[in-house]
Amino acid sequence: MERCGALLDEGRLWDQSRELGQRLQALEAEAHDLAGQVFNLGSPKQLGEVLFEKLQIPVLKKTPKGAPSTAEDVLQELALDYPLPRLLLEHRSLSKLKGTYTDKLPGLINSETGRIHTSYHQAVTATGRLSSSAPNLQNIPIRTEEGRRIRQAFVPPEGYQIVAADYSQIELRIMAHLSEDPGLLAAFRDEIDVHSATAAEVFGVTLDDVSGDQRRKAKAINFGLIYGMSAFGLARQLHLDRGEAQRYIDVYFDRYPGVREYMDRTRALAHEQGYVETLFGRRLYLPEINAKNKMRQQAAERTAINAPMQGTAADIIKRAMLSVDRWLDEGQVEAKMIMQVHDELVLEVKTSALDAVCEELCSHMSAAAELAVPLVVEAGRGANWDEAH
DNA sequence: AGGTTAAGCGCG
DNA sequence: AAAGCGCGCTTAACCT
Repeated sequence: MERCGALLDEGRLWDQSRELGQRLQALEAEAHDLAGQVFNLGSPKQLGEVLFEKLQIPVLKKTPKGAPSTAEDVLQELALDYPLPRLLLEHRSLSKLKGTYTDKLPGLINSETGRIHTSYHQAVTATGRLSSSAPNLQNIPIRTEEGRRIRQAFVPPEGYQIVAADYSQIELRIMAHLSEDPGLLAAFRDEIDVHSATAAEVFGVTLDDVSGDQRRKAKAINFGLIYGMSAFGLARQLHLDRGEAQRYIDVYFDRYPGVREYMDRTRALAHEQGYVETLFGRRLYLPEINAKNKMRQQAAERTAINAPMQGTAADIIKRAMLSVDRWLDEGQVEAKMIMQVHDELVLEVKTSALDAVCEELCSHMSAAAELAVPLVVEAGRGANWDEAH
């Protein structure tokens, strides 16, 4: 596919790189103080010696190869009792931003186009999504404030704005469509916040009485289901005991019986056929679905649950991209489609055309598939990619 | 010097 | 023993 991409405000990224460099140095100095020795925070070997030998911090989890894990969730846990893990987490996230984005992106600006370009690949992923590389523009930070500053460097040309339009809860809507569960269908048809709706069902309260914590748990349940998560996984994520997590799941399936039936059906079909399909019939073969090794078999079952939803979402946005492309090709509006991020399309739009483009863009995306529930699209606009959200 | 793997982490 | 899907990039550590 032709190399796509955006304009970049490289000055902003240089400034941020310098600032991050200073903060990282300060964090390193603090870490050396706490450890009582100088060491490389990025070296698993040196870090392990400091954390688990010198400071005698407990090993909560091991890596597949048997070394003590220092993964983020482990450090979060340890940060409650020890100061160094907290520092390490901050250092990790800042060095990720600097090393992957603020240091690297400015050097990738194409001298002819003045833009940063990526390659989208159509035949890489198992589920039918696109992938993006050199550089990957589908993992530009957004979840933290410091990360959003990087996204703010993605800017439109003079006289244009960035428009970002994304599907709202597309995978859960697809689950509602495929499972035909009455409760889930009703929630989406009534445009109720789906995580709150789930919370109300699972915790037996009215929609208005759903607490923030209940919604957070329901959200974890909803996402967990899409990924085929077990009670064990849910318990670990929500810090519950297994029994309680299992009760949440049981109540969920009790309230949304169609979802349970759909998942059972999908698993059974995968075992029978050796593949699963998206709504449009694209297949994913699962060679390990009947493997002797139960662990591999269960992994294949999780894939079987997830692939129809992730894959159907991928099919839908591809249809939308074709439809948007045909529309823009007519040349009636001054707008360019510049990026795709799985459930989101990013355009550069002439300021005078903003209202019209946003409206028609949403129409094309919403109409890309006819489901039993509305395909809601949310579009934003702004002077950079962050503002457009 | 150059390639590969493991661990970790950015995104949906 | 593992227990949540799909990607790509970076660094350290190890290998040829």
